[in-house]
Amino acid sequence: MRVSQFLLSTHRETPAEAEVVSHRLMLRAGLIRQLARGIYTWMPLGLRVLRKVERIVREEMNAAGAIELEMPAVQPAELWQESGRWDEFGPELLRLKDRHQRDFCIGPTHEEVVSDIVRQEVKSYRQLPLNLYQIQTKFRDEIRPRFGVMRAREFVMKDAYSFHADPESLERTYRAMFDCYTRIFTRLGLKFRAVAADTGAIGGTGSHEFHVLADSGEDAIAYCPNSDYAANVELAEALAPGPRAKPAAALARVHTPGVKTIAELCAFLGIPAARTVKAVVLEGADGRPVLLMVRGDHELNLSKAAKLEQVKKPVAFSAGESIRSRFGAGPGSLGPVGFKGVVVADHTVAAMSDFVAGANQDDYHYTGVNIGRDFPEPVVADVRNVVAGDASPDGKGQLEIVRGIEVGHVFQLRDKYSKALNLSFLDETGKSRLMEMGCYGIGVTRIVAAAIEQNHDERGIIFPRAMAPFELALVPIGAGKNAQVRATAEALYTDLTAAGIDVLIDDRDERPGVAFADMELIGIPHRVVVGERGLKAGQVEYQGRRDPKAQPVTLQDAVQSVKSKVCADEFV
RNA sequence: CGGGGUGUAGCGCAGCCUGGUAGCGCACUGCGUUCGGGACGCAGGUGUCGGAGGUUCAAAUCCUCUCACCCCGACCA
Repeated sequence: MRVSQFLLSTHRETPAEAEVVSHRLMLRAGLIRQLARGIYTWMPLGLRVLRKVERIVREEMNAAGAIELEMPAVQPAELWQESGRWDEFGPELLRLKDRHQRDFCIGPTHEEVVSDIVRQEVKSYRQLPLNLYQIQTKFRDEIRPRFGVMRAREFVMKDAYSFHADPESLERTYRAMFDCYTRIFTRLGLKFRAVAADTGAIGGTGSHEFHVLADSGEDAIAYCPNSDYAANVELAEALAPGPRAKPAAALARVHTPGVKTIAELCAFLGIPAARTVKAVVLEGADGRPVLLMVRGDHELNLSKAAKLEQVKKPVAFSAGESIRSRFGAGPGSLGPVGFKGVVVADHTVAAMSDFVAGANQDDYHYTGVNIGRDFPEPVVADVRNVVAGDASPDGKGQLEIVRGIEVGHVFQLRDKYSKALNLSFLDETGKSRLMEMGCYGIGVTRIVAAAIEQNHDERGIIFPRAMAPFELALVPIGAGKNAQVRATAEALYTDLTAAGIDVLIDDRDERPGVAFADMELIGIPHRVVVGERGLKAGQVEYQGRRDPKAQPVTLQDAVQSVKSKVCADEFV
């Protein structure tokens, strides 16, 4: 491609609204332009990146035995009413009416449509298993889109759905998809981690998220550096730390005027947060309140708490006023001593002694609180988020926490949708049975932003070769003045292109600084410069995007040598 | 949805308080000089001042309404 024939839309200045680095760079480099809140045009340069990501995803999905189809973005309400999600999905589902006042939605996902296809087309166990996928534009009316295409309302997703006669078959395809995703992110040149994820309301045996590692990621991932254990912090198990020490201090009621938070309590008493216990009151399943205790410096995990049989579903906090009327104290002064209801202690709390907790009276706390002595043994459960330094659940060391951007998710749906949408087939014995189902998503547009978060410097983007809009920038210097420079650059352009390299030649008659700055900003991983100076010595220059300096290459060797460099670092 | 903020040329912004010919930098067009890290000079084009209504002799500026976009929060003790 020639810059003179392309639409390069780079900016020197960053648009004011962009917060994160990938968003800023994508705007400056002219990869995307915003049309409306959370809705973006993919400019020619950005589309090249997107297409390269799609190509790899498609190749690997096909290789893993999935079959591509394309389903409509606009979907009739009837299907969604049938699955129950017309009402469940909430305002994220963009609804509209056609000219006949019939209800439709823009598909945020395609379980309903694909299930409708499969229940019409698949009748026999002989047709199973089946894995169907598409790469398609979705719309989710997010509360707050942000970070450019990282969390956009309209985005491109690869979504796959598999159908099975039995759970074992589902398990096999699930593994195949897990491996497929691993290959995809590896080929894309990304640092990533597969992590065990919460299966949420659907339940089922398996769900993994694939995260691109980046400090700006919205998700926290706990992992063990000594093993392959990794889980979303929401899900990672917080183990019991050890036996409880014997009570040493006497229970004492302390006046703590105005103290509401753990930070205030620690400041007031001059103790570390790890000596305190904070309490949260939830509505209980049997109507009695449930008091959950976690250590002062720990964080309650509501999805874990929701799994307790004592807790009412869906989880509801006791409102501040009802807490006050029932316990005579506001939130911030609650504690286990004398609490009328169910008391649940986190494993860590269960191992604490002589701690500080609320006294169930405003402006008072107890010090020297001990389980068993001062209040009955509580229910012990894992109800907190893990923190760095916690023991890894596989016993192989201490957990560390990194941040990640979720770019893929594999999920065993089991029969949630086959039940709702009556996905049945006839087995070997002629009996009608429900299909097992899995779903597998990749955020294609989000991958581009995530890759930039992970790969950039002060000059701009550094694309991994596999998704770079072009693999090599060819920059002639002074081509307008020097016919030899021009002729050499043109010859190299022809030869390198013929050698299978995706070359962008900067044939504008710009000053060198402009050309270099543009090629670096848009993240082209390799660069060859042709200049009068080098040509006198029969040389051109090669420089990798991450290299500190250019190195000379003789003209005769140029094509071969450059090709080996372009192909060297990553596999595509 | 709650709170805060911003809308003025393609991009970044000033002007608004105190009403009186709409500006600056970058970008863009032409000419010339320049040419290995975002050049310089001269000349030039570019605006429903987000929209509607109101006050006024006069509104980018004051008032009312409205729309769009951005940020923060929305599971906390």
